[in-house]
Amino acid sequence: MTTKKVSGRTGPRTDRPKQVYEQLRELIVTGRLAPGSRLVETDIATRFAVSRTPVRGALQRLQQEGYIVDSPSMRQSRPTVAPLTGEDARELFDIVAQLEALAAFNAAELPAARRQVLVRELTQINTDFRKAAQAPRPDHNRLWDLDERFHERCVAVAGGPRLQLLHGSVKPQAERYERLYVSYLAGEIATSAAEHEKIIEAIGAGDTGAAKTAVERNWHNAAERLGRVIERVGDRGRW
Amino acid sequence: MTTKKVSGRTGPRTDRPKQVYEQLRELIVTGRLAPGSRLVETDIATRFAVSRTPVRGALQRLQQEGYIVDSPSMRQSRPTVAPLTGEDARELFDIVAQLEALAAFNAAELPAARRQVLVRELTQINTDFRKAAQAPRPDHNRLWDLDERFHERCVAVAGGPRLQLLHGSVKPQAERYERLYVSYLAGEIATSAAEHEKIIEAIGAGDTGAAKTAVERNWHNAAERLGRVIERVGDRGRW
DNA sequence: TCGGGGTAATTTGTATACAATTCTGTTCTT
DNA sequence: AAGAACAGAATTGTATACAAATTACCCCGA
Repeated sequence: MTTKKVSGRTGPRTDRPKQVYEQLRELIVTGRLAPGSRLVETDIATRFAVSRTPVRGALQRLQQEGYIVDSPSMRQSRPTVAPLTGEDARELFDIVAQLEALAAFNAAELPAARRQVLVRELTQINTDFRKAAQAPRPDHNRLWDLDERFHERCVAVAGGPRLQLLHGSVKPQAERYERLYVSYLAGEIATSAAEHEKIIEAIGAGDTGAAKTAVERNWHNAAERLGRVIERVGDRGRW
Repeated sequence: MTTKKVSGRTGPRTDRPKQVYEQLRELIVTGRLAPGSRLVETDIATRFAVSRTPVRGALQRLQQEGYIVDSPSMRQSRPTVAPLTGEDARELFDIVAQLEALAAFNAAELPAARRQVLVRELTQINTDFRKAAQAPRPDHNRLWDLDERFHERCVAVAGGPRLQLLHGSVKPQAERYERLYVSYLAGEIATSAAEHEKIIEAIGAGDTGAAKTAVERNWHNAAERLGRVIERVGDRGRW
């Protein structure tokens, strides 16, 4: 497998590990890299036309964040794309719930002026969310995107650097499940929008406890809905 | 800086990045690598008698977990040991609180038999904790260790793989603060022990909500205590 | 046909060479 | 004397060579 490149050609310094990371993550989240797939450093390296060094960095990060596991199942202790299971989904959602609940708590503690700005933003997003859901043939991508934005805002406004970092690395993994099953969940959008309104209300009122529990409930319900769907459809990445 | 080693000497396959990671983390947590210190790959490499490759892996992990930051302050955008500030301490403690609260919630949901085992373990630890605190000259290391064990057990017993991973990477960072200020906090051990008892009680009774809030309160109070001390003593790593 | 054992091919870990970049200190100009 | 500009040193990013380990394959014997 000898490439024809001139030896030693070191390109410009655009953060390559990050690029590789993002592209691989995209492939995993969208499912084009199926759960259970083996990830081979040299293959990825040639595919992206870089050496193994930046690939290694990307893989390490993906592994630390949980997209990749050292398959402990049978043979093959090599890195593989993490499987999707109902159990994992519930744990993941619970964790995201806790992180965003903390953000909501902090949001409700903000000075009133900034709270009002946030409330207006969230209201706008949630209105769009409702409208998009009532369309004759709802656009799933758009629905997911609006829901994402709703939760994202809280963390961005009220979270410190650590919380944002953590949320940024955990939340996209929930996306793996959400994207897979969003088509099944379309019917329950109204419920979700109502839950969002409760959150907005609590933040607007500065009621920290209520904001926290409202977010927790929203995610917990989502986990329940998703869990039911997964059980009906069957796990992916197990066989 | 040419080492005298024979070129290409590739030693046995003991997980070297992990070893380097652990040793560096230890140095940071104990403060022997002061906040703000620059970390130079080649220096570390020669210090541990390995090449830059495993060092690079260790540094990347440390950075992702938050022990190291790309100092954006003035000059020097290179990786430095993360500073210790009151604000960061509060955010960190809040996050740990949320994670352990989730673990406690799950613990309270376990079947009664396993719950009882856990309750017995925790009671034992907390008793030792109280005893150690009442000694004439309390051993701070031992106190910290027992508190650590208490929280550790819940997560180990009731946490799924994701929660354990996350907790394992976040919690040790709180240790940086705890170790620094444990001597100032010795007086409030009794309060902490009482809070632990509340947690044990709730888990024993299977009261999920109470378990959750009890853990949250324990950590929140700890953050408060610590915050006050930091304000009194002054931040470290800022100047 | 099935299983064991050994060899070849794959793949990852480590070291190292080199390139690109950043940092430091000095000199030159005004 | 202050600041700009440059030369050299230091440091990180990337590629690559080689070694160790793992996996795959094939052949042989029961």
